[in-house]
Amino acid sequence: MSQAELLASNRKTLFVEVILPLAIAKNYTYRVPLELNDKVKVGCRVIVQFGKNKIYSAIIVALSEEAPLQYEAKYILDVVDDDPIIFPNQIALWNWISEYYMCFPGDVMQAALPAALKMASETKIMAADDPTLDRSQISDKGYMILEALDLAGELTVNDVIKILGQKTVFPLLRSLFEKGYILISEEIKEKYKAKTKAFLRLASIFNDADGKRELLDSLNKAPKQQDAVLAFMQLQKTKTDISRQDVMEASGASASAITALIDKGVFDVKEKVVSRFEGTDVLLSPDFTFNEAQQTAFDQIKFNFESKDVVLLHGVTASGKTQLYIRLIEECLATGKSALYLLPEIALTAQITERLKLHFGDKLGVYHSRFNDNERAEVWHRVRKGDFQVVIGARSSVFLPFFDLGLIIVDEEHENSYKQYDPAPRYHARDTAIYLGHQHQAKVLLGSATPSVESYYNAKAGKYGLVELLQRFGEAKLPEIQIVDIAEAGRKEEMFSYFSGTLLKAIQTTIANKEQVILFQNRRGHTPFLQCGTCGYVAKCVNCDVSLTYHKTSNLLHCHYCGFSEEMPQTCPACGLPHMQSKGFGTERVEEELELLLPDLRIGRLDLDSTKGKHGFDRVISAFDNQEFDVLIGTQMVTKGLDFGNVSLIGVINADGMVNFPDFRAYERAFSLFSQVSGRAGRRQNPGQVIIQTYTPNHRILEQVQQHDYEGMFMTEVTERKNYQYPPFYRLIKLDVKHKDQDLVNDSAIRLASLLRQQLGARVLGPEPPLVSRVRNNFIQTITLKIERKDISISKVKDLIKQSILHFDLDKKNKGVRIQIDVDPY
DNA sequence: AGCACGCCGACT
DNA sequence: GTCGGCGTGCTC
Repeated sequence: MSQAELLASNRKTLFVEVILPLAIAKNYTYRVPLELNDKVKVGCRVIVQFGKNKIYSAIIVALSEEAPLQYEAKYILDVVDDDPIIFPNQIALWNWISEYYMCFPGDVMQAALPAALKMASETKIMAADDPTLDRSQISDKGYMILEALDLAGELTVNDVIKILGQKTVFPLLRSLFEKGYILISEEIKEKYKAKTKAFLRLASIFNDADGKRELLDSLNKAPKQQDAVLAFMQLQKTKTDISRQDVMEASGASASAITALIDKGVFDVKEKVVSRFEGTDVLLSPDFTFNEAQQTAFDQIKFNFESKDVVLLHGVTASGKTQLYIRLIEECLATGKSALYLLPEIALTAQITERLKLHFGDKLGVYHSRFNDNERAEVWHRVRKGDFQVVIGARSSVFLPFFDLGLIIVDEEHENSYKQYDPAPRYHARDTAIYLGHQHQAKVLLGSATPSVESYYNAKAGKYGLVELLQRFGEAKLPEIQIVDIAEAGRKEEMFSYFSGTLLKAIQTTIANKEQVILFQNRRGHTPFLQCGTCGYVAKCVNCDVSLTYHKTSNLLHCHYCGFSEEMPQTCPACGLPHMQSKGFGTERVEEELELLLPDLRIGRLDLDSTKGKHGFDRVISAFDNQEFDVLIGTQMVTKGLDFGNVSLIGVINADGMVNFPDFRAYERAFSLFSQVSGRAGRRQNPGQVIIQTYTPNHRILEQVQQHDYEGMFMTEVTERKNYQYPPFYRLIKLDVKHKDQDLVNDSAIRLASLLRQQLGARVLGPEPPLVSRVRNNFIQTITLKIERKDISISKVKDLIKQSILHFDLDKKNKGVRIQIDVDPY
């Protein structure tokens, strides 16, 4: 652009359409002050005022020269970024998600941006120091605020809410402001802080030999300082940048000794921005070679990629899938493109990241929820700059600002934790990754030992390429799976607490061989419910329609839905008799019973409760890996792609809960869970042994698990799903209707269902109460839509749903009833 | 999501 | 009669 054109364009008034980080249906348009004209770009953050008091950082999604006609646009207050923080591709991805999953763009923005990049306004309140003002006129509450201000200097709105113990404080603050007692300012804070480190330099007068000698002499009476200076001089020989911390470590001098030297002018300090991910100089690992099966699979994957964008790799556990991934990523990087490796959150252990670090060194970025906000923001920036060409991450890494992806790997593709359930956007990371791959024209590889029925179906139908790797790596054989009938064992008096004689004996033999055991019980806590033996009363949560689980560690009853907890009742609250009995058992109880039976065992537990904290999970894993205990008892967590060389026995304490779960996916899930957990047994030469305890030993799914018959499971599932109109033949959309008033929910849900039926007929099922029909004091009714893949377009269906909800909201009888939409709810 | 405006009960 | 509680409806 020429200078003249630039000036001309600068004089035009621009308008920007922005996404606000809120659950609002629309985007909003703001006016750009002329002086910011050349700073506004699509993808940059801007500061805007929204409503009367609130200030947000929003993202520009479009520029325009047309003034809106219906309203007068407010000015944007500032532009945060010089360069776009997100790319146009990502805006398209956000739009796709908000349309496909029927949520607001602001919901997607909330999920996509690391918290540190979402700035929030903080309203600060300060006292107006005008001594002439008479305070005797103000209300008690106003007076309390002024007194607090005298003490603290400034307060936030939250502080005021706390001080007054009430939520509505704005009218009061407003009147105080109007009367001139206080000042109110909105401060917007960038939460992301680059990490800095203090680096030291010797003041220039001490740079020659004489200066150095004089300096050391002068410090004769301060030996610690002298040590520090000596250490510094020593470090200078090998390093150019010497941090304050380096000197402290090398000399043993305290922080105050260094500070004294700085004050004396011996050292100059310079703060430099450093990475939170210190470039640990990793030695790249020696090259590995594929075995024959791997090489064939590798060639097939590449062959399939020539004609297909998505390939499903069906590879049994321990078949060496990770090595295939590594080689594929290497080839992708060689073409100058970057790669994304997705894993379910809990599979992202130190084990797997270390392994990738070995190959990709500091080109590898890691992104998951156990990182803090600053770390996540830093990964974001470094992906955007292209520092990280390989990213390994959980669900939300599909939102990172990639600009040239060549390959996306979705490992453990069947995992349901790829689907986000609770806050919107209720997106599926595998499906989002396929869209993302499409945007970048990248290849997508789905990997699993037990692929989801829909992915396998897509592969069989030719939509995806299919590569099978059904041979375990090296000598390893598939484990032998034994089904134990607990009822029969009981009759023969071979049950010891929850353990059959078979399992108990196997544990003892395994330990005697100095090998390890994993026991799987898919319930955490100690006792899942507590029932009165006389009147049948069950201890339930006061907020939710679920039984309370007793946890031994806290000695309390806990609700796993809302977090409510209470003391264990000694007598039945209903009939008053002391007959409360424990029913069922969780991981804690299994641990306790096993301790009683085999007191010499060293037992560890892996569940949500034992892995709290940033490194909790990795700590338990590595302790087990280092053979600090013999037996690991855990929930599904133990199934997630962990590699333990020394485990040769897996026990499933009770398979029935998984198999009999009332859900169309129950069998598929049970098959994959038992297969995955079995896969933990016997790597290397030892084939390993799996014992599954059950009351229904002849159940079809257990037989298929036993035979390692994925294909058989798939075929029976496909027939069932076709007959009963489930995915992959039909799409599901679930609508949850929620309210605190049970009758209102029931009536409203019926009204909504009938509105939907007018448009969609028999595709609408329900309403019916879900398994847990009350959570956090809200009653729930569920309406399910089954939509065929021909005859009607899915976007048409979504439009009709939106229209029906619009109608629903207009009906005053439905006031306050909330509707939550979940597309593909699995 | 906030926050304002507006309508009803308990207190000066 | 007002203060302050909570319930609807905009916000560029």
